[in-house]
Amino acid sequence: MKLKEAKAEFIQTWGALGSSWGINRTMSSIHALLIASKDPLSADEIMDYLKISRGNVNMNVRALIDWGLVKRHMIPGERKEYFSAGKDPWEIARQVAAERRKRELEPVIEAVSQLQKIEDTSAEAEDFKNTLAQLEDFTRKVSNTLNQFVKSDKNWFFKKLMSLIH
Amino acid sequence: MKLKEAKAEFIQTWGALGSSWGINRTMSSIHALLIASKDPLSADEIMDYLKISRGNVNMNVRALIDWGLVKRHMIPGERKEYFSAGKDPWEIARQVAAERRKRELEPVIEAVSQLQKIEDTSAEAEDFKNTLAQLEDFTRKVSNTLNQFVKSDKNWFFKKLMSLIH
DNA sequence: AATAAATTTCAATAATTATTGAAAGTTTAA
DNA sequence: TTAAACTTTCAATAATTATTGAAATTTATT
Repeated sequence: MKLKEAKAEFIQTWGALGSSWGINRTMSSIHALLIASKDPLSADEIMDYLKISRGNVNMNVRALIDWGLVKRHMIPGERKEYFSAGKDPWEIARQVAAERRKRELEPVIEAVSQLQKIEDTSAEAEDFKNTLAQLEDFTRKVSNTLNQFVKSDKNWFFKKLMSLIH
Repeated sequence: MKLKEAKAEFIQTWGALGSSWGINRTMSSIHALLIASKDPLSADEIMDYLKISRGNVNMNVRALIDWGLVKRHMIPGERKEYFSAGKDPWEIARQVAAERRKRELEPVIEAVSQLQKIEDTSAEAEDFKNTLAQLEDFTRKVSNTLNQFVKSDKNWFFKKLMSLIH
Protein backbone atom coordinates (compact mmCIF):
# COMPACT_ATOMS: atom_id res chain seq x y z
CA MET A 1 0.00 0.00 0.00
CA LYS A 2 1.18 3.50 -0.83
CA LEU A 3 1.27 6.33 1.68
CA LYS A 4 -1.39 8.28 -0.15
CA GLU A 5 -3.83 5.38 -0.18
CA ALA A 6 -3.21 4.63 3.47
CA LYS A 7 -3.93 8.22 4.40
CA ALA A 8 -7.13 8.22 2.36
CA GLU A 9 -8.31 5.04 4.07
CA PHE A 10 -7.39 6.35 7.47
CA ILE A 11 -9.50 9.44 6.87
CA GLN A 12 -12.35 7.21 5.79
CA THR A 13 -12.09 4.96 8.86
CA TRP A 14 -11.76 7.79 11.33
CA GLY A 15 -14.70 9.59 9.73
CA ALA A 16 -16.93 6.53 10.10
CA LEU A 17 -15.87 6.10 13.70
CA GLY A 18 -16.72 9.68 14.54
CA SER A 19 -20.18 9.40 13.11
CA SER A 20 -20.98 6.39 15.29
CA TRP A 21 -19.96 8.53 18.25
CA GLY A 22 -22.31 11.40 17.50
CA ILE A 23 -19.63 13.53 15.84
CA ASN A 24 -20.32 14.48 12.29
CA ARG A 25 -18.49 12.75 9.51
CA THR A 26 -16.91 15.87 8.06
CA MET A 27 -15.59 16.99 11.41
CA SER A 28 -13.87 13.68 12.00
CA SER A 29 -12.58 13.53 8.44
CA ILE A 30 -10.94 16.91 8.85
CA HIS A 31 -9.51 15.75 12.14
CA ALA A 32 -8.12 12.60 10.51
CA LEU A 33 -6.67 14.60 7.61
CA LEU A 34 -4.85 16.86 10.04
CA ILE A 35 -3.63 13.91 12.12
CA ALA A 36 -2.29 12.28 8.98
CA SER A 37 -0.68 15.44 7.74
CA LYS A 38 2.95 16.24 8.47
CA ASP A 39 2.45 20.00 8.33
CA PRO A 40 -0.44 22.28 9.20
CA LEU A 41 -2.96 22.77 6.39
CA SER A 42 -4.86 25.84 5.21
CA ALA A 43 -8.61 25.97 4.69
CA ASP A 44 -8.00 25.80 0.93
CA GLU A 45 -5.95 22.65 1.24
CA ILE A 46 -8.65 21.00 3.37
CA MET A 47 -11.36 22.05 0.89
CA ASP A 48 -9.33 20.69 -1.91
CA TYR A 49 -8.45 17.39 -0.33
CA LEU A 50 -11.88 16.55 1.07
CA LYS A 51 -13.84 18.24 -1.74
CA ILE A 52 -16.01 20.26 0.60
CA SER A 53 -17.01 23.91 0.65
CA ARG A 54 -15.24 26.73 2.37
CA GLY A 55 -18.13 27.31 4.75
CA ASN A 56 -18.16 23.69 5.77
CA VAL A 57 -14.44 23.70 6.47
CA ASN A 58 -14.79 26.84 8.49
CA MET A 59 -17.62 25.53 10.67
CA ASN A 60 -16.09 22.15 11.34
CA VAL A 61 -12.60 23.48 12.00
CA ARG A 62 -14.12 25.87 14.49
CA ALA A 63 -15.88 22.98 16.22
CA LEU A 64 -12.61 21.03 16.36
CA ILE A 65 -10.93 24.05 17.92
CA ASP A 66 -13.78 24.27 20.47
CA TRP A 67 -13.14 20.65 21.36
CA GLY A 68 -9.47 21.47 21.83
CA LEU A 69 -8.48 18.98 19.13
CA VAL A 70 -7.09 21.40 16.57
CA LYS A 71 -5.06 24.55 16.78
CA ARG A 72 -4.52 27.54 14.53
CA HIS A 73 -1.14 28.57 13.24
CA MET A 74 -0.10 31.89 11.83
CA ILE A 75 2.88 31.53 9.56
CA PRO A 76 4.98 34.73 9.47
CA GLY A 77 4.74 36.41 6.09
CA GLU A 78 1.57 34.48 5.20
CA ARG A 79 -1.95 35.87 5.27
CA LYS A 80 -3.65 32.48 5.53
CA GLU A 81 -4.34 30.57 8.71
CA TYR A 82 -3.09 27.02 9.03
CA PHE A 83 -4.46 24.22 11.18
CA SER A 84 -2.91 21.22 12.85
CA ALA A 85 -4.04 18.39 15.12
CA GLY A 86 -2.20 16.67 17.92
CA LYS A 87 -1.15 13.13 17.03
CA ASP A 88 -0.88 11.53 20.46
CA PRO A 89 -3.90 9.23 20.97
CA TRP A 90 -3.77 9.67 24.71
CA GLU A 91 -3.95 13.46 24.40
CA ILE A 92 -6.83 13.17 21.95
CA ALA A 93 -8.74 10.82 24.25
CA ARG A 94 -8.08 13.05 27.21
CA GLN A 95 -9.39 16.08 25.39
CA VAL A 96 -12.50 14.25 24.22
CA ALA A 97 -13.13 12.81 27.67
CA ALA A 98 -12.81 16.23 29.27
CA GLU A 99 -15.29 17.81 26.88
CA ARG A 100 -17.83 15.03 26.99
CA ARG A 101 -17.76 14.91 30.74
CA LYS A 102 -18.52 18.61 30.84
CA ARG A 103 -21.10 18.59 28.08
CA GLU A 104 -22.92 15.32 28.76
CA LEU A 105 -22.22 13.80 32.15
CA GLU A 106 -22.51 16.93 34.26
CA PRO A 107 -25.95 17.88 32.91
CA VAL A 108 -27.24 14.36 33.56
CA ILE A 109 -26.04 14.43 37.16
CA GLU A 110 -27.74 17.76 37.63
CA ALA A 111 -30.99 16.59 36.06
CA VAL A 112 -31.15 13.25 37.87
CA SER A 113 -30.39 14.94 41.14
CA GLN A 114 -33.29 17.38 40.65
CA LEU A 115 -35.70 14.62 39.69
CA GLN A 116 -35.31 12.91 43.04
CA LYS A 117 -37.41 15.63 44.62
CA ILE A 118 -40.54 13.58 44.16
CA GLU A 119 -43.24 14.28 46.72
CA ASP A 120 -45.15 11.02 46.37
CA THR A 121 -44.44 8.27 48.85
CA SER A 122 -46.12 5.33 47.15
CA ALA A 123 -44.07 2.16 46.80
CA GLU A 124 -43.70 2.86 43.10
CA ALA A 125 -42.42 6.38 43.76
CA GLU A 126 -39.91 5.08 46.29
CA ASP A 127 -38.71 2.52 43.78
CA PHE A 128 -38.20 5.13 41.12
CA LYS A 129 -36.40 7.45 43.55
CA ASN A 130 -34.13 4.56 44.34
CA THR A 131 -33.40 3.91 40.65
CA LEU A 132 -32.57 7.59 40.22
CA ALA A 133 -30.34 7.63 43.29
CA GLN A 134 -28.38 4.66 42.00
CA LEU A 135 -28.07 6.33 38.63
CA GLU A 136 -26.81 9.54 40.17
CA ASP A 137 -24.29 7.69 42.28
CA PHE A 138 -23.00 5.75 39.30
CA THR A 139 -22.78 8.81 37.08
CA ARG A 140 -20.90 10.74 39.74
CA LYS A 141 -18.39 7.93 40.09
CA VAL A 142 -17.80 7.78 36.37
CA SER A 143 -17.53 11.53 36.18
CA ASN A 144 -14.96 11.65 38.99
CA THR A 145 -12.91 8.92 37.41
CA LEU A 146 -12.89 10.68 34.06
CA ASN A 147 -11.89 13.84 35.80
CA GLN A 148 -8.90 12.08 37.28
CA PHE A 149 -7.89 10.86 33.86
CA VAL A 150 -8.20 14.32 32.47
CA LYS A 151 -6.07 15.91 35.14
CA SER A 152 -3.50 13.15 35.25
CA ASP A 153 -0.36 12.77 33.22
CA LYS A 154 0.16 10.21 30.56
CA ASN A 155 2.32 7.84 32.56
CA TRP A 156 -0.11 7.76 35.45
CA PHE A 157 -2.85 6.88 33.03
CA PHE A 158 -0.98 4.02 31.42
CA LYS A 159 0.14 2.67 34.76
CA LYS A 160 -3.45 2.61 35.96
CA LEU A 161 -4.66 1.11 32.73
CA MET A 162 -2.17 -1.68 33.11
CA SER A 163 -3.03 -2.18 36.76
CA LEU A 164 -6.62 -2.70 35.76
CA ILE A 165 -5.70 -5.44 33.36
CA HIS A 166 -3.38 -7.34 35.73
CA MET B 1 -42.72 17.28 41.88
CA LYS B 2 -45.13 14.44 41.17
CA LEU B 3 -44.06 10.95 40.12
CA LYS B 4 -45.63 11.28 36.71
CA GLU B 5 -43.81 14.51 35.94
CA ALA B 6 -40.52 13.12 37.18
CA LYS B 7 -40.87 10.10 34.93
CA ALA B 8 -41.72 12.29 31.96
CA GLU B 9 -38.65 14.44 32.57
CA PHE B 10 -36.44 11.43 33.05
CA ILE B 11 -37.53 10.06 29.70
CA GLN B 12 -36.78 13.43 28.16
CA THR B 13 -33.31 13.67 29.73
CA TRP B 14 -32.33 10.13 28.89
CA GLY B 15 -33.54 10.56 25.32
CA ALA B 16 -31.41 13.66 24.84
CA LEU B 17 -28.38 11.90 26.30
CA GLY B 18 -28.76 8.97 23.94
CA SER B 19 -28.87 11.18 20.90
CA SER B 20 -25.57 12.82 21.83
CA TRP B 21 -24.13 9.30 21.98
CA GLY B 22 -25.17 8.31 18.50
CA ILE B 23 -28.24 6.40 19.67
CA ASN B 24 -31.51 7.57 18.30
CA ARG B 25 -33.84 9.57 20.47
CA THR B 26 -36.77 7.18 20.28
CA MET B 27 -34.65 4.21 21.21
CA SER B 28 -33.36 5.91 24.33
CA SER B 29 -36.81 7.22 25.20
CA ILE B 30 -38.23 3.71 25.11
CA HIS B 31 -35.31 2.54 27.20
CA ALA B 32 -35.95 5.29 29.74
CA LEU B 33 -39.67 4.53 29.83
CA LEU B 34 -38.95 0.90 30.59
CA ILE B 35 -36.37 1.79 33.23
CA ALA B 36 -38.89 4.08 34.89
CA SER B 37 -41.65 1.55 34.70
CA LYS B 38 -42.37 -0.79 37.59
CA ASP B 39 -43.80 -3.53 35.36
CA PRO B 40 -43.05 -4.67 31.83
CA LEU B 41 -44.96 -2.78 29.14
CA SER B 42 -46.62 -3.93 25.92
CA ALA B 43 -46.03 -2.39 22.51
CA ASP B 44 -49.43 -0.69 22.81
CA GLU B 45 -48.55 0.90 26.10
CA ILE B 46 -45.26 2.20 24.70
CA MET B 47 -47.05 3.56 21.59
CA ASP B 48 -49.57 5.22 23.76
CA TYR B 49 -47.19 6.76 26.24
CA LEU B 50 -44.62 8.05 23.74
CA LYS B 51 -47.13 8.79 20.97
CA ILE B 52 -45.23 6.88 18.34
CA SER B 53 -46.30 4.34 15.74
CA ARG B 54 -46.41 0.60 16.13
CA GLY B 55 -43.67 0.10 13.53
CA ASN B 56 -41.39 2.52 15.30
CA VAL B 57 -41.88 0.76 18.64
CA ASN B 58 -41.20 -2.58 17.04
CA MET B 59 -37.96 -1.49 15.37
CA ASN B 60 -36.54 0.31 18.36
CA VAL B 61 -37.49 -2.37 20.86
CA ARG B 62 -35.78 -4.88 18.63
CA ALA B 63 -32.64 -2.73 18.58
CA LEU B 64 -32.73 -2.49 22.38
CA ILE B 65 -33.00 -6.27 22.58
CA ASP B 66 -30.02 -6.56 20.18
CA TRP B 67 -28.05 -4.35 22.53
CA GLY B 68 -29.03 -6.60 25.42
CA LEU B 69 -30.73 -3.73 27.22
CA VAL B 70 -34.30 -4.95 27.07
CA LYS B 71 -35.91 -8.32 27.37
CA ARG B 72 -39.18 -9.85 26.25
CA HIS B 73 -41.71 -11.34 28.62
CA MET B 74 -44.52 -13.69 27.86
CA ILE B 75 -47.25 -13.47 30.44
CA PRO B 76 -49.15 -16.77 30.74
CA GLY B 77 -52.67 -16.44 29.45
CA GLU B 78 -51.82 -13.24 27.54
CA ARG B 79 -51.28 -13.03 23.80
CA LYS B 80 -49.25 -9.80 23.92
CA GLU B 81 -45.51 -9.54 24.46
CA TYR B 82 -44.24 -7.36 27.27
CA PHE B 83 -40.88 -5.63 27.57
CA SER B 84 -38.73 -4.63 30.49
CA ALA B 85 -35.32 -3.02 31.00
CA GLY B 86 -32.74 -3.67 33.68
CA LYS B 87 -32.50 -0.85 36.20
CA ASP B 88 -28.97 -1.30 37.49
CA PRO B 89 -26.74 1.41 35.98
CA TRP B 90 -23.70 -0.78 36.22
CA GLU B 91 -25.35 -3.55 34.23
CA ILE B 92 -26.52 -1.05 31.65
CA ALA B 93 -23.06 0.45 31.29
CA ARG B 94 -21.49 -2.98 31.05
CA GLN B 95 -23.86 -4.02 28.31
CA VAL B 96 -23.28 -0.83 26.33
CA ALA B 97 -19.51 -1.09 26.78
CA ALA B 98 -19.52 -4.68 25.58
CA GLU B 99 -21.48 -3.86 22.45
CA ARG B 100 -19.58 -0.74 21.54
CA ARG B 101 -16.26 -2.43 21.99
CA LYS B 102 -17.34 -5.12 19.59
CA ARG B 103 -19.00 -2.83 17.08
CA GLU B 104 -16.62 0.13 17.09
CA LEU B 105 -13.29 -0.53 18.72
CA GLU B 106 -12.53 -3.90 17.18
CA PRO B 107 -13.05 -2.71 13.59
CA VAL B 108 -10.77 0.28 14.20
CA ILE B 109 -8.00 -1.93 15.54
CA GLU B 110 -8.34 -4.15 12.51
CA ALA B 111 -8.33 -1.23 10.07
CA VAL B 112 -5.44 0.62 11.68
CA SER B 113 -3.44 -2.56 11.85
CA GLN B 114 -3.90 -3.16 8.11
CA LEU B 115 -3.02 0.41 7.23
CA GLN B 116 0.46 0.07 8.65
CA LYS B 117 1.47 -2.05 5.68
CA ILE B 118 2.77 1.00 3.86
CA GLU B 119 5.54 0.26 1.41
CA ASP B 120 7.03 3.77 1.25
CA THR B 121 10.04 4.51 3.41
CA SER B 122 10.16 8.30 3.17
CA ALA B 123 10.46 10.19 6.45
CA GLU B 124 6.82 11.21 6.11
CA ALA B 125 5.68 7.62 5.60
CA GLU B 126 7.66 6.50 8.64
CA ASP B 127 6.07 9.27 10.68
CA PHE B 128 2.59 8.24 9.64
CA LYS B 129 3.30 4.58 10.32
CA ASN B 130 4.42 5.62 13.76
CA THR B 131 1.23 7.58 14.37
CA LEU B 132 -0.80 4.55 13.32
CA ALA B 133 1.21 2.22 15.53
CA GLN B 134 0.63 4.43 18.54
CA LEU B 135 -3.05 4.58 17.73
CA GLU B 136 -3.29 0.81 17.43
CA ASP B 137 -1.48 0.33 20.71
CA PHE B 138 -3.74 2.78 22.50
CA THR B 139 -6.90 1.33 21.05
CA ARG B 140 -5.85 -2.18 22.01
CA LYS B 141 -5.21 -1.09 25.57
CA VAL B 142 -8.59 0.56 25.83
CA SER B 143 -10.28 -2.43 24.26
CA ASN B 144 -8.61 -4.84 26.70
CA THR B 145 -9.57 -2.71 29.65
CA LEU B 146 -13.18 -2.52 28.53
CA ASN B 147 -13.15 -6.23 28.07
CA GLN B 148 -12.07 -6.69 31.66
CA PHE B 149 -14.92 -4.49 32.81
CA VAL B 150 -17.34 -6.46 30.77
CA LYS B 151 -16.24 -9.78 32.13
CA SER B 152 -15.88 -8.61 35.69
CA ASP B 153 -18.42 -8.57 38.43
CA LYS B 154 -19.93 -5.47 39.88
CA ASN B 155 -17.90 -5.36 43.06
CA TRP B 156 -14.64 -5.72 41.22
CA PHE B 157 -15.61 -2.84 39.02
CA PHE B 158 -16.46 -0.53 41.89
CA LYS B 159 -13.33 -1.47 43.78
CA LYS B 160 -11.21 -0.65 40.74
CA LEU B 161 -13.11 2.54 40.12
CA MET B 162 -12.41 3.61 43.66
CA SER B 163 -8.78 2.58 43.44
CA LEU B 164 -8.40 4.85 40.45
CA ILE B 165 -9.68 7.82 42.34
CA HIS B 166 -7.52 7.35 45.42
C1' DA C 1 -8.33 55.38 3.09
C1' DA C 2 -8.73 52.25 -0.49
C1' DT C 3 -7.92 47.71 -1.93
C1' DA C 4 -7.03 43.03 -1.62
C1' DA C 5 -7.00 38.71 0.88
C1' DA C 6 -8.92 35.93 3.81
C1' DT C 7 -12.60 34.48 7.09
C1' DT C 8 -17.27 34.13 8.75
C1' DT C 9 -22.16 33.90 8.47
C1' DC C 10 -26.45 32.08 7.17
C1' DA C 11 -30.57 31.34 4.12
C1' DA C 12 -31.39 28.00 0.70
C1' DT C 13 -30.90 23.39 -0.53
C1' DA C 14 -29.30 18.74 -0.49
C1' DA C 15 -28.57 14.53 1.88
C1' DT C 16 -29.50 11.64 5.49
C1' DT C 17 -32.11 9.52 8.99
C1' DA C 18 -36.39 8.55 11.47
C1' DT C 19 -41.25 7.60 11.37
C1' DT C 20 -45.56 6.22 9.76
C1' DG C 21 -49.11 3.11 8.53
C1' DA C 22 -50.99 -0.26 5.92
C1' DA C 23 -50.12 -4.83 4.01
C1' DA C 24 -48.00 -9.19 4.83
C1' DG C 25 -46.75 -12.57 8.04
C1' DT C 26 -47.25 -15.35 12.40
C1' DT C 27 -49.19 -17.48 16.20
C1' DT C 28 -52.96 -19.11 18.99
C1' DA C 29 -57.40 -20.91 19.91
C1' DA C 30 -61.85 -22.60 18.78
C1' DT D 1 -59.22 -24.23 8.73
C1' DT D 2 -60.70 -20.11 9.88
C1' DA D 3 -60.50 -16.07 12.27
C1' DA D 4 -58.84 -13.04 15.53
C1' DA D 5 -54.82 -11.16 17.95
C1' DC D 6 -50.71 -9.74 17.54
C1' DT D 7 -45.99 -8.77 15.26
C1' DT D 8 -43.08 -7.58 11.48
C1' DT D 9 -41.77 -5.39 7.27
C1' DC D 10 -40.93 -1.73 4.23
C1' DA D 11 -42.08 1.85 0.70
C1' DA D 12 -43.56 6.45 1.17
C1' DT D 13 -43.05 10.54 3.63
C1' DA D 14 -41.70 13.61 7.27
C1' DA D 15 -38.25 15.55 10.11
C1' DT D 16 -33.68 16.46 10.98
C1' DT D 17 -29.04 17.49 10.01
C1' DA D 18 -25.26 18.72 6.93
C1' DT D 19 -23.60 21.39 3.11
C1' DT D 20 -23.21 24.93 -0.14
C1' DG D 21 -22.04 29.32 -1.88
C1' DA D 22 -22.48 33.98 -2.20
C1' DA D 23 -22.75 38.17 0.58
C1' DA D 24 -21.09 40.44 4.67
C1' DT D 25 -17.40 41.09 7.67
C1' DT D 26 -12.84 41.24 9.30
C1' DT D 27 -7.86 41.77 8.78
C1' DA D 28 -3.74 43.06 6.53
C1' DT D 29 -1.18 45.72 2.89
C1' DT D 30 -0.03 49.66 0.12
